Amino acid sequence: MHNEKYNLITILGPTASGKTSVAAKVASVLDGEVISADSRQVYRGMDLGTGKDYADYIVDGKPVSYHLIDIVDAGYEYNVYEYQKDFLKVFADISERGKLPVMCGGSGLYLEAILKNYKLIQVPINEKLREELDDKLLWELELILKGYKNYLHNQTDTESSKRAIRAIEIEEYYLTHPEIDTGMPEIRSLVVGVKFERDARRKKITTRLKQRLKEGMLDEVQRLLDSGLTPEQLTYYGLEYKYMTQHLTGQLTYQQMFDGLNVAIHQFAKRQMTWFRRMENQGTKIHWVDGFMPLEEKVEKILEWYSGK
RNA sequence: GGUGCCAUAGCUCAGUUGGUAGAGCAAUGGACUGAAAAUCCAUGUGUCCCUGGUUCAAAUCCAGGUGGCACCA
Repeated sequence: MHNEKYNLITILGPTASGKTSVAAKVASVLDGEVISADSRQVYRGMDLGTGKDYADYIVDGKPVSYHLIDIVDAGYEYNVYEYQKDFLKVFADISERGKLPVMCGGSGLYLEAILKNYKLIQVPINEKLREELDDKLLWELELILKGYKNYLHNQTDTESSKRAIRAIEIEEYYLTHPEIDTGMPEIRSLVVGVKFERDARRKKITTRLKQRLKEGMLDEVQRLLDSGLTPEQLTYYGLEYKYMTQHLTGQLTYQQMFDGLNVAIHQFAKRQMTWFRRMENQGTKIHWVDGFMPLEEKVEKILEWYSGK
């Protein structure tokens, strides 16, 4: 099932669009393996809250291999740089074994780090520099950051001194290490998006939220708290973990948690769609499939695109 | 049944001595290279409950109606 044109299939979509079962089915048909592109499903023990569903990887009774799920402990702070590194390792491994990698997820930044070849290198902590910058005000740090012109840096780096200092650290490192070779292989991906029109998307999100609460999503968060994670650590993960922690620590009533979380997930899905539209505006061709289409038909269409018909 | 209070944006409510309205939230659009489920920017939304009256002019004052809440019977 080799293909000259593509060495990767990407299945993206907002939360609750059912992209995982599409990816798993495609992988199963094309003798492939799924690489998750989800910034939260990397954490062990965070299952219901991240929408992890292992059953999605059983296709017609047979398991499909998946990667980059459950790779770090809850409490750890994973990031794009690590994701890109981990992805490339898995990508090379799958390709070498003659299988087709299928990337699947909704974290726009992670998807783009792969599809658009972000140049990310390991930058060590520079204690001396940190000391020098320690007593500077945010606007002074911003000024210093603007002085670096050679490389792109994160445009949201000026939100806090901590982040600004890290950004300067990265820029400084780039200056002294001009030859960047991230060892990125050429990625040629067919990009498929799963989407529902807006009202259907919102309805699906609300229904799924109720369902997961019934399945014990709050217990999962309580378990994480009991295992020693602090409320701050859990709040860091956002959405489900943030709102449910606030409920369990008595800051929100159940109803406030439910309503607030429901709205927050809707807003998140909207931001995901904004990111995908942005990718399209910047030249990434996304082949959209309607979420209501039966799975078989979705996969049929994807196979047509993949084989270039 | 009587009396009092209330009725303004999708929701909760502001609205001065009369000059045809504005906050928060929601919603919508956008940005995004080591926290990205994060973070940030921008933008509207109206039979001011109805009918009549006073007035150059009514969300605002008056009368009646309708609906809601409270108290008294």
